[in-house]
Amino acid sequence: MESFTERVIHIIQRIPSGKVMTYGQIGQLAGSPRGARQVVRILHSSSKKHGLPWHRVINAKGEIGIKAEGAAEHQKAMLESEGIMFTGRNTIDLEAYRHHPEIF
DNA sequence: TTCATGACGGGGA
DNA sequence: ATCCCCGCCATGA
Repeated sequence: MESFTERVIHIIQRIPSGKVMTYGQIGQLAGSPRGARQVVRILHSSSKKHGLPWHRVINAKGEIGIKAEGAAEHQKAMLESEGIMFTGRNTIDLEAYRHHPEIF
């Protein structure tokens, strides 16, 4: 049986290059409408084990929510290299780049 | 079993 | 716009 964690991991792995998803959106799709916090934990514990494209996961405001400056800039650089344009220091046009995994 | 963690979300000041 | 606070809830020790 797939755990919530495995579902989240699966969803993140299906985010295409040049697209992003928010923590809340992922949690919702994985079965927990209020599971944004869990997604955060999963990124911590699973990005190491599964090598997830964590850089394609941002907060609901379309910003890089990470606090570590170095990592945040790295994430920004990776997103830019995928064609995503930043409208601010760490902000993007969320509606333009949000990934909608309707197709399974 | 309980308890702490957590890179969030949303609403209010 | 920024800052703060509270709610959410799966996971691991």
